[in-house]
Amino acid sequence: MNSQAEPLCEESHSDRRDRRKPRVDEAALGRAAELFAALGDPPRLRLLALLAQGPACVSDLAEDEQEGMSTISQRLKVLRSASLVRRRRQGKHVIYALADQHVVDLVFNALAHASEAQVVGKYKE
Amino acid sequence: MNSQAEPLCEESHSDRRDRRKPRVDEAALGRAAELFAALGDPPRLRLLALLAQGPACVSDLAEDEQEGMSTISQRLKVLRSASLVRRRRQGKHVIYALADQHVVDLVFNALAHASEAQVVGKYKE
DNA sequence: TCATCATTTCAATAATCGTTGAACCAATGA
DNA sequence: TCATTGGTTCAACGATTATTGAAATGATGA
Repeated sequence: MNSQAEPLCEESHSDRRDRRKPRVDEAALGRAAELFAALGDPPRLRLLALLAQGPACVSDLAEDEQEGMSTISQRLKVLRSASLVRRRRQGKHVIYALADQHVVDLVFNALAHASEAQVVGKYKE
Repeated sequence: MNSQAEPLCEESHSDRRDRRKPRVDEAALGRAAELFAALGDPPRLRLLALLAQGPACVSDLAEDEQEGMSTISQRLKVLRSASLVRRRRQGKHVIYALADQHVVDLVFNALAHASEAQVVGKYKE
């Protein structure tokens, strides 16, 4: 569509206001932002990358990350409230896993993109 | 692949450590997190949604958002350092635009996903 | 039931982040 | 050159967020 159209500074403001009607759905925007915010912290993203290799319980994750279980549990809580991970109980353990394939893709894409972007920068162009 | 394999709690730790070799690239992870973090704030995400309709200068964005230019400029700075937007000068104006199609897709996908997710929750399942 | 292990919650602290207005810089036109 | 308009930077403040250890909860097996 017109996503790379002319800038608007030169038009009259009444024209602009007419064309810019489709205000974003604030609720959707808030949920999207919450999801991104949960992803936007290296320790939490690392946790997701770990879970991308398969489900794991809190104590295993804690050992992998060399952190206390409390810390890991708190991070998982944030990821869970953003619906990025699911959990189920298995005996004494609580097993966490990525919520669905969509999340798997998101994590892999982000890491792949960030890996290439460093050199020439797909984004910088 | 094995992304939904069995949890690891029951295996021996030496086994686990062997299989879990592919540690994530910390640098890439940091950049990915920075990108997500920039997206993870409703006002900034709204700004990107606005820019998805086409390039615009700071004063126009400020008017659309009913905010001071300083505030908008600060938000744009964060988006720019995450390589999400580009800018160019045009006379007195500075025109901002989404960095590339990848970003356009990301914003639209996130909003689309967040719009549907509210009811039954693709992520919750 | 008691003891133990795995996990979560709580509360306090430290660290980070967003906003604001004022000062500053850049481009233009008189 | 000066005044004006558009944009950025700076510094301070308030608000949010992450981390930590201690206390609480849940599940298990003796």
